[in-house]
Amino acid sequence: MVRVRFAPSPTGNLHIGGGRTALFNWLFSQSQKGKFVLRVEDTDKERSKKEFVDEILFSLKWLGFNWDELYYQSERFDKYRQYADKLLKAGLAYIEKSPEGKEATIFKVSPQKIKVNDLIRGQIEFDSSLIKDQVLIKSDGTPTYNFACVVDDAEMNITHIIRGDDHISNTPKQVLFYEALGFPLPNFAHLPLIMGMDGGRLSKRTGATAISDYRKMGYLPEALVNYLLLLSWAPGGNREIVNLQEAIGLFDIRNVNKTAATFDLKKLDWMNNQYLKNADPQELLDELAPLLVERGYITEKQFDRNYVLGLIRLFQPRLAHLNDFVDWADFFFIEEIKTDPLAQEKFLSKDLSSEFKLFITELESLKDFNVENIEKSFRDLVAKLNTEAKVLIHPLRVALTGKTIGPGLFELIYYLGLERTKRRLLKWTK
RNA sequence: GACCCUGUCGUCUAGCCUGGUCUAGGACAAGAGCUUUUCAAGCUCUCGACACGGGUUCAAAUCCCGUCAGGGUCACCA
Repeated sequence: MVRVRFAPSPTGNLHIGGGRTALFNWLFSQSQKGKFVLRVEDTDKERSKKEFVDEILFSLKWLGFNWDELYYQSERFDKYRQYADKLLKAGLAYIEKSPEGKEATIFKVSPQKIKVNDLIRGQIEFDSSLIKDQVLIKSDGTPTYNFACVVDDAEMNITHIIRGDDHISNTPKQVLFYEALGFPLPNFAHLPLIMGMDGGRLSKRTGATAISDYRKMGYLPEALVNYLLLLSWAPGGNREIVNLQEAIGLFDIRNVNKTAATFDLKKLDWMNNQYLKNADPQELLDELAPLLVERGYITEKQFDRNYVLGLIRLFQPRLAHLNDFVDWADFFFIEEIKTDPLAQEKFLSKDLSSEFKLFITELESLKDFNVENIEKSFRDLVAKLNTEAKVLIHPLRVALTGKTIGPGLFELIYYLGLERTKRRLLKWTK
């Protein structure tokens, strides 16, 4: 039975790299019908925070990775001390006293060649004579990372350790612990790192690093996961859009790339739009409703669900971020729209009173106020005035929305309704 | 510095294991066009890469060696 684990340290939020490690672990466990274990590595009492634990668990769920078991290292300190004592008795470790009289347990590293067969990288060789003796239990009684990690991975029967590249150099130290403790060696797979656009490590300087930041910026979890999946793995057949369920069937750890990948926000935006435009408007509304309430555009208890659903459909193909909707569709929710000064200068500096009034008359005469009829009345008017559609369309759009960009004019007039359309046009007539 | 990992368009990648079908394919970005009711979306096109040098071979992106470049790790942090 395959058992993998994701072992975050709650000294910060779940970041992009951690999310990707969790993704590959989760995917591998699902593809092998195994178990996905979550282990919170909170041995550092100073830096570990409950709020980070909550944030990490929340982000993991948001991404769609559910775990089968959950452990906290802070509850297992006795175990680590027991195993350290065992090594002490076996003569494989020794005690070192600090000047203050505190005792630490140190592992004696024996010189040897260590070979690790990495599932992604193949064989990697290390020379342990280059590694100094390793602290097992610190003088404050807490275990070090490498030791706690090995004890837990062995005790939890972890079969595959899938983690970031930055842990390669920890591997020989851990292998030494496995051997000393008499534990069978697990399989190792080291994932390439994700870099920022500057080529260096992904940092706050080069962009947002926390998964939760991407949620706040309006990315769909499905899009983010799909994008992360494409960093160092390809589903084959020149495909790019792959949902998690499909990926389970397609995934093979051996096909994961060895090269570090650069995080490209532009492609993430494209991916997000792909998911946004194909999303179920109902689901988008559930996400959007709180944001609209926050802005005071709707009230939580009563709003016309079908109406907002219609608006969402109008904007869906052009959304790069979920919350773009809140900014772009503002004119549907507020009475006093603000008009972009440049747009006003360009399209409304000329007096169009008679044209606007004629259009209002046309709209008022419609028996059925629908998109098709609105367009027809407009086309008729343009023909009557012997002018081009675009010379009237742009001014109308700016007068009605305050913007030069947006959905098709006739659709937005339909959703604005006759009364609001009249009010906004009359503002620009003398 | 030592050790380890990695080098295909600006970016993500396919191809590499099992040399020939590769005048290296796709996607994002960029540029142009179509559409036209703007912005998106969509469609069409353009630009653009095998890090370098040596081998091996009839034949190398693919196998071998070296160089260079980038990254990671060298804590009683995880």
